[in-house]
Amino acid sequence: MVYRLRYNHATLKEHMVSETATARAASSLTIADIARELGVSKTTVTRVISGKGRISDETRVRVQSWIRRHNYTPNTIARGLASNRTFNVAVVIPKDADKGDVPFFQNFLVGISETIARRGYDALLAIESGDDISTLERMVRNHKVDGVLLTRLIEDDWAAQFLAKEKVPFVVLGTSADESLCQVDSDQTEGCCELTTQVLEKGCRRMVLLGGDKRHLVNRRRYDGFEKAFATFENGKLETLDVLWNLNDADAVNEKLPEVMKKTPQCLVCMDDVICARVLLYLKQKEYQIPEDIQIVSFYDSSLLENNTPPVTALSVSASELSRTAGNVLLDLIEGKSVPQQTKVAYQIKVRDSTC
Amino acid sequence: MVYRLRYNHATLKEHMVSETATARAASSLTIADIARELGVSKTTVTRVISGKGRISDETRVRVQSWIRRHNYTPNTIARGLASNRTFNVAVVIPKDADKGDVPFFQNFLVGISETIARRGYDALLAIESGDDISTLERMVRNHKVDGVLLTRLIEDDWAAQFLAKEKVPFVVLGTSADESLCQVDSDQTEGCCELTTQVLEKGCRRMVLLGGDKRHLVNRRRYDGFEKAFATFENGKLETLDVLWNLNDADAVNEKLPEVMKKTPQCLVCMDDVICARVLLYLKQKEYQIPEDIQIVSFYDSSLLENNTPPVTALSVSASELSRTAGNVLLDLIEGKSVPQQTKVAYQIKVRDSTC
DNA sequence: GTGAAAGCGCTAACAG
DNA sequence: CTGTTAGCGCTTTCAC
Repeated sequence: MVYRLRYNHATLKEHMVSETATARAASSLTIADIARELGVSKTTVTRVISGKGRISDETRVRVQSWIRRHNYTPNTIARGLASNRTFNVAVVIPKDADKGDVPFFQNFLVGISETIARRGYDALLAIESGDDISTLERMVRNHKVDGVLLTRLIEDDWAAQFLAKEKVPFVVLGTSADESLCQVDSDQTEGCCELTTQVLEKGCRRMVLLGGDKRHLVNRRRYDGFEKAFATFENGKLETLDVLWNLNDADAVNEKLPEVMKKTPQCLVCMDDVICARVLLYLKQKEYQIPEDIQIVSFYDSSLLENNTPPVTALSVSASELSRTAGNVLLDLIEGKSVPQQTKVAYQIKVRDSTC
Repeated sequence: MVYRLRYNHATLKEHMVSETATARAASSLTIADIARELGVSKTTVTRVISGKGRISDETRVRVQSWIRRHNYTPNTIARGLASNRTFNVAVVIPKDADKGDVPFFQNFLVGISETIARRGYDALLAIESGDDISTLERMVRNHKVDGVLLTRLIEDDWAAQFLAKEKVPFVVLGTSADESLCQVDSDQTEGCCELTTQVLEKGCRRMVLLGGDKRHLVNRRRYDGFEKAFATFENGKLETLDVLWNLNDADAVNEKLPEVMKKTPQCLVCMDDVICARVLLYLKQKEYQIPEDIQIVSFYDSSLLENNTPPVTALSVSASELSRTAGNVLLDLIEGKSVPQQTKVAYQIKVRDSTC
């Protein structure tokens, strides 16, 4: 009784259009209705709606006012079928976000949602874990999206490969080794250089860089920034105390850190929040006082560091700004505008209590 | 050159179908292709895909195997246009979630996304703030969703009214005063009764209930549960020490709590996490020790309480279970199955260190 | 059991 | 500047 909506609509429609001159739900008015009522053709109506093509001011106003009065809204589905678009984008986020990243994703979703809404698009959520990209695959195969935004904080090569193969426009968040991808990120090298320089200027000289997987481009970029700071500061007289790579788990941190601390560094520089969290744990266990005994900064921010006691000075990138930029780049790409291969968004240095 | 995709497809298609016998991208195969290749009609193909109608086993197998080999997937948009469905649901979440609720929404989104994916639907994100429901309105008016899930943790009467008017199926999370809405929630009264009873059984007698806005049905339900526990425990010999309402802001808490504490309660029972967080703050300022000086429990859990020192005993409802249930109820509603007006999901009592 | 045909609501040649 | 026409890919009568 209820589910054959279409027929109900058809029945209702005649009454609606003729009986009520003013606005109402109107969820099933069509351009045919408008055309008939106004004695013009459907094409004309389409033209005023899309704004393309030439029409007389008079006709345009007549149609527009009818539309407004009757509260007509186009049927996206039909529009999509005819023009092969959906006005949807998929937003892929990891299922098992690190604890510190949850607020990031929350802000990210808000930002992306607003940005694309402003341009008439909506976001379909694809939450994927690991190498399972079944939701995304279904969305793409079913023609439900015009493009995809990968929040590559997971290993998403599968997704990227798949999308490339299917020729679906997509942009990735972050710094990926694959130069051919359209990426949005902050300038890691510059940011890290600036943060490091700032620490140097405060008088800190004996610094150790604690790094993750060397194969990740983003880590190499961060390393570059760190070295660049030393290379340019006071004409490159200073040297870094030490650089450690591959601190990929708690064991690695616990094993390596004692040696590091023997060198009496003044500041530990962590490549990301996860490493930093582990380092903080170690320091707490050994009862080091931050920042009195040792200062600490991170090249990647997250709520983990923000809410630590003491809060950790970090290089930060705003989720909202990132999402705004990424959203616009993606839509430009979808709409065939030319977009830069790499878009940089501003970074911020959050000076907190872990440094003097 | 690029944007007239349709023609490219048409050109490509012939090659694809005839030249390659095995699977490939196939993003633009249609039932017409299948029908032509197999020498049957489009209707027949539709029948085997939808499973409706009678077809010979032979034909069915033939079609199915072709589909599998060629990796065909139906075009949801076209399906939608023809059958007036989108296989999308809108998930409305508040823009400015309380800090403690962010992890809840994260889990909620994961759950809802999985649940509906299993049934072939996707989730469109509508992030709304306050009384601005423009994204939702656009989605509905543009026929982009078949139904809506309201995570009513905000004042969403606007949304509910709008959806009712537009006759869009929707379910709300939580306990709403409007009995006509389809709601999913835990049994507040029972849960609160059980938690209260548990505290009584531990030997706590002098309890104060600290409540929020009395006009909210959910608060009245919680009150009922609290009173019910006292009424049934040891034949109702005990009485509650005190019940406070309308602790809607920090000022109210700071003003009322001193009197409350003079009555030397053994346990403070907070109606929700926000009130509880304020109470905790007050107690910390006054240097009360929890649970030594005063025990504390909450009728609503959140990460605020879970991560407090000490963690607070609370009545909890799992975001994943809630979302799973809500998702299925919504899809049942959409698909015309009969659903209960109110669906209850299990609650859990999380005993933590704020009680003995 | 199967097929032909008529749409769903909109877009976009092409012709006036 | 406007209308005619032919689809987009799928569903659904209705007839065989």
